[in-house]
Amino acid sequence: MAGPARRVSLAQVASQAGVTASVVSRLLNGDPTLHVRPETRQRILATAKALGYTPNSVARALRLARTGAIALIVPDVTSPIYLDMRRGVEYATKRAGYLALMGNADELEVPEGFYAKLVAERRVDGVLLQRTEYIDDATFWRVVDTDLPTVLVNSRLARWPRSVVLDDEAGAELATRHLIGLGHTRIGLIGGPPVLDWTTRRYRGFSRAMRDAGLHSRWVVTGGHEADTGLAAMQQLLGSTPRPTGVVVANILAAVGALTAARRGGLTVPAEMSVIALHDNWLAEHTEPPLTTVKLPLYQLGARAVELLLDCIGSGRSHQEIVYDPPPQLVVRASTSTLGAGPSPGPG
Amino acid sequence: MAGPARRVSLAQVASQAGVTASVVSRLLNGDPTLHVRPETRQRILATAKALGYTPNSVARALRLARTGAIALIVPDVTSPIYLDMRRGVEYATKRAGYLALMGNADELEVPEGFYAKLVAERRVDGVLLQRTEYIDDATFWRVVDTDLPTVLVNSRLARWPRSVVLDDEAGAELATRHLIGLGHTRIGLIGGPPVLDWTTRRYRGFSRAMRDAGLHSRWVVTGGHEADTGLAAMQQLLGSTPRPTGVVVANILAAVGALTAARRGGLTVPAEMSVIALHDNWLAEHTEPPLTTVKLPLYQLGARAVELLLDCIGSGRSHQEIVYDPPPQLVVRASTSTLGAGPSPGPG
DNA sequence: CTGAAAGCGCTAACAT
DNA sequence: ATGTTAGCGCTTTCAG
Repeated sequence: MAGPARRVSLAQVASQAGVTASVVSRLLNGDPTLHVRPETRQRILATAKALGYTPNSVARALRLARTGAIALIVPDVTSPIYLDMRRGVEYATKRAGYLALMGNADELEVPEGFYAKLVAERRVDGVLLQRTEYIDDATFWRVVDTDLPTVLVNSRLARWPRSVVLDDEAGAELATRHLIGLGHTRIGLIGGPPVLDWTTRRYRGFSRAMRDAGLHSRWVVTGGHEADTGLAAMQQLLGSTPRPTGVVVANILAAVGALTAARRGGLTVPAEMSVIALHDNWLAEHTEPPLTTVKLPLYQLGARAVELLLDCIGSGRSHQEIVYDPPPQLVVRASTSTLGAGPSPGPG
Repeated sequence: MAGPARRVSLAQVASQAGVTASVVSRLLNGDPTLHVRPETRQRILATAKALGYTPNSVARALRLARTGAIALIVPDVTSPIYLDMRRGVEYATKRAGYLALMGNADELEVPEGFYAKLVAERRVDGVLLQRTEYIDDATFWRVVDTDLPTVLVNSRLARWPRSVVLDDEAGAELATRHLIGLGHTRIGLIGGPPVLDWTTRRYRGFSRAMRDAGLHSRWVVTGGHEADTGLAAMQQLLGSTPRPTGVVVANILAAVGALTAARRGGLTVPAEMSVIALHDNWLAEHTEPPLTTVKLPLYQLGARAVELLLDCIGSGRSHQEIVYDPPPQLVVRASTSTLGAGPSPGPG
């Protein structure tokens, strides 16, 4: 219990089984060119099991020059938004026999930070990285290790060879059409920070729906990944005259803040102000009123990103990809309705 | 950009500087028994810098038989509750030159799961582990690697030598006294799962406050770490007659669910039902009404746990510790009041 | 069918 | 004041 573990090595298994480490290694790794007598095979497997042998990943990593681990770096790991994405990543890494480490992108530029240590010490074979608004393109290029296979998730960067993103445009369009269908004409958008690429895509989806309906896209303000940003953004919208009667919020946490702002401003949601958010999770059930959302395939995004990364680690291939499947899905709860009415029973 | 990185080794630095790897290693690691001419020292440092040398952590780990990393395993990494604890852990690990990996405790018993792979492959030198309600004592002993230094955080286990917990009793007592001070006499507790040790401690704090006030501790039900559990628990309380007029919730996410239940039950918080939660975070500002909470020193818990673990890795020492500092702190928002009144302006 | 040997990059004891 | 050497545990040619 105390002190470092006494672990069993390949050599011990080998000597116990009366063979050499070489055979055991090749057997356990399923070397197809290896031919052993069935009895020896059994003996080796039995003793390996009996001794509880597990390969030492460190020695393995040194020899193979690969660690068998990748990292997932997102703006804030404790954000409920990343629950589904993390699940997708874990599923795909597990399937490939890899290990996924998680960390925060908030200190990408700090030399002692998680990301920097991880890549400098080569503790992973590759990285899934979601950009934050706090680091501009130039800083990003300077700070990110371009020698390590890196797939941008849910974000892109000009001239970056590998990325996988959501169909943000379709998601924002669906959300906007929901409000339009309910009869709203003054519709606002709490979008993302200008430096992020999904901001543009979601804006495009929003404004396409608006244009198609012959509506004007004013009431567009900037939000972010946290509730506070949505609160401030909504306050800004409430200050405009005339103010919108419905708002599309690009991120569910920002939407939580937007609801708070509406409440503080004395507005009833949805009777006086409809709110619909992109991304769906358990939190949406517990807001007041429960949030109508558009669910995007974050699980699939995570899983696909891992596949791209592992493919890249293996072959060096580049990819740009959008996850279209499953398509954005409307989840109607109680934060949207026609003006003056209670919660809508379904999409308009 | 494509393919694995071409990295510079100690040997390359050495030959470039006209010395051997041994000297470079000892110099860079600050070996006090090493004596080098100032000029050689400068030359070595200069070439190391010029070549951009970073030690290969894998080779280092193999040689030293320590990885320089620890793991933090909590019930759900994406839970906002762990934000502060994670910060504390990161601060302390960074300070010690260690790296902290984060993972979920939900699949502790799955052989291909994060925890199992991590410890079986010895990718970390030690583990900070928070128990979940889903694994009983026997399973825990079977599943957890007792050869690896492991500190239980925010949880304990009979005969487990190392743990650090919060002053749960004082926290629950403070919360309960707040409601008592507001004049409530029928006070409920949404506690934790029976298998977890903090459940007992928080119950003790609750019942002590109740006893001191001459009140009876009925209305005690079981909640958990998620909003859903708090929702179900509150529904249970609402079904009892007479029902409580105030509830202490042992976990802020459960409290979010409890608020939802009250709302669905048609009750106004706090006029008809006061709610106070243990743990404080950004979410409390955004519930309706904003949650009154008791803030516990989760940051300090995380930091202290790391110190204990590193001490244990170094020396094998055992510890049981409670983090008393800073003491539980009442954060009054709007979910508590005297019966029939609006939000209370301060503690009673 | 199986063994011997080299080497991944690093450190630490021991030589010089 | 610096060099030599051995070895951490594993994989992988190359020999037998």
